[in-house]
Amino acid sequence: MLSLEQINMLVLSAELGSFSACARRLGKVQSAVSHGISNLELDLGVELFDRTSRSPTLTPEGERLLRSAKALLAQSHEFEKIAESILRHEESHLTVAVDDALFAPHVSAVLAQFAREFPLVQLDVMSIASTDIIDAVVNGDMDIGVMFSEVEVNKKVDFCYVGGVDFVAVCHPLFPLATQKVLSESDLAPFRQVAVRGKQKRESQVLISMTPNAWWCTSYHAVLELVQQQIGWAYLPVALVDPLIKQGDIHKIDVAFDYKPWSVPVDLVFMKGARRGIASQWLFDALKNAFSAER
Amino acid sequence: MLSLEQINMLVLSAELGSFSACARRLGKVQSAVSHGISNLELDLGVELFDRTSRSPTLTPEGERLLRSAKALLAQSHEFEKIAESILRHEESHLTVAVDDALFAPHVSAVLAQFAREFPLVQLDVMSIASTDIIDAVVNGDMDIGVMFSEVEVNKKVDFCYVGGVDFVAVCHPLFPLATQKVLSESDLAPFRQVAVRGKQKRESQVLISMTPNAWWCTSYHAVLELVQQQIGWAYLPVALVDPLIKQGDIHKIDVAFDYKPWSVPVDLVFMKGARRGIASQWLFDALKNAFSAER
DNA sequence: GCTAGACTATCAATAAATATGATGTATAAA
DNA sequence: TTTATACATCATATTTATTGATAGTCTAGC
Repeated sequence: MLSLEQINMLVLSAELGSFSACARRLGKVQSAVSHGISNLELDLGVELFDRTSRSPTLTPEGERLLRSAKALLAQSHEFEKIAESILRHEESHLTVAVDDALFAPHVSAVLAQFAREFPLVQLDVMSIASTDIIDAVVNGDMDIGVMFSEVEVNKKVDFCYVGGVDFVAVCHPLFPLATQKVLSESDLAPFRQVAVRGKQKRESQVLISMTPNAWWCTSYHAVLELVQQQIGWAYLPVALVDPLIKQGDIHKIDVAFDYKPWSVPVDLVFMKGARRGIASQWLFDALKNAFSAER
Repeated sequence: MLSLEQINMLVLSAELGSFSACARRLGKVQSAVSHGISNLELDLGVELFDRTSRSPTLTPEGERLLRSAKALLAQSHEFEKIAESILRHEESHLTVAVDDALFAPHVSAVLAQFAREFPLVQLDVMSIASTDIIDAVVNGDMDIGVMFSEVEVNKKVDFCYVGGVDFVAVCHPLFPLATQKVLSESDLAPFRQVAVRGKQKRESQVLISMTPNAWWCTSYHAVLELVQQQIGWAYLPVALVDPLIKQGDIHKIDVAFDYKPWSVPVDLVFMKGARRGIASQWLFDALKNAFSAER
């Protein structure tokens, strides 16, 4: 069975064009490399270096094997890096659920930084409705969730309030509601509201009016599509609709709220008592900071 | 530096679920494997197997490393296979030029068999006009060429006659020539002939009529396209146009030939005196047989 | 053409890693 | 309980790798 030490000697010697230089680099004596290479040649039955000149140069056969040798070394470094990653208590993969309304640039920036910090940790990023996130975390399908606060607190998960996201009521510029100036919330009732709820068919308590006539989507982007088709009005996060309002593609409904909050609180959720690795810890802190900085 | 022997022990033990079985398979004693695995664990700092039960099972960490270990072993086998391939004097890559009119199923079948016989030899298959093939072989750009015979023999290459390919004169069913029954060759002259010649702008001596009005392509498929556009008539290989003639998309012109050959001789060419490896040798013989069997 | 410097191959001695076989202990099946 | 099989450990034996010294070779500069 061939030895990686010898493969390393092959690659380094080829790179440096000298057995002695290779030996110096490896902290060994020259004869060790000379021996190593010639043993490798004996094992393979292939002459790797041409030693007629002062500095050994690869034979065409050596050249051909060099490519494969480099790949082999790269693979072995990968293996060792995985072992180191395990030693650092990094998870092998992490699943994060982010409500799609919260998937703003400051969140994806955190993910980009995560990729740099933990290159060996696979990340599953799921975009599901807030109301479904808690169940996913309880089931163990998700490690971390970023979601809008639920009023009824599930006892099996831990919460961490990280900030609020502003919502506005919007409709299409040609939608009947667009003509009136300032509305009371009851004025919205006759019109169809488009809102979000998950597969569980549970709606968020904070984001629904008393409208009897409602359509439901599992994603805020889908809601926005329906609003643009003049199917109804909706509460949508400012970050999502602000550019469209400025362009005049979407109309912001000025509602005189008396009790409904403009700012919807956002929680990070994670399973109670779950042993978290350092990648999970890092991501948790980074997401927390991202939302705090956003305010 | 980690040892492939130990990696092999990891993979085999995980597969068999037993150190003893692994030892038997490797022709070693049980304690060797026991030592090997525990040394690997010590080197990596990671516990790979859970030994509480009778048969050792991988820990989650071991599971994660196992995938990488398998890839590492695969890479090392690849390396050894390349060495063996070199020992068998197989070339690392081979370039073959085949005139596109000769690229029939019996040739591609040979290439498929070549792929099975020499999985490590890269093959460059080029489709260039016959008149350009010799120059490519002389330059050393090609190892083997399959081409229509040239009358003037280049002295720097070796030839091997392998058989003939039948050509027919064809045109579009609505082309003026299609109406007449049997033509003498001089009847073709007033009409535009579409023929093949390479970048060298040398035409093949065997496949050109005295037509003063001619268009040129570097590929027979291109010629066929032009014929289908009623741009002219052409001599084309039977294998290429036979299905189209049967469908009625192309009309076969019956010409009363007096001296022009119906069957154009095909040569295999290769550089004179070039040291040929066994892959080249094999391919040469296989192509030769393919054309002989075709007759 | 000669010499100094740097390179590689080879060799024998030695250090280190690896394999062995015996032994003890745990586990699952009879 | 007994038996067979499995793993860990240990001291020993063997193989393998490493070392330092030596001799031969190539290149550049004089």
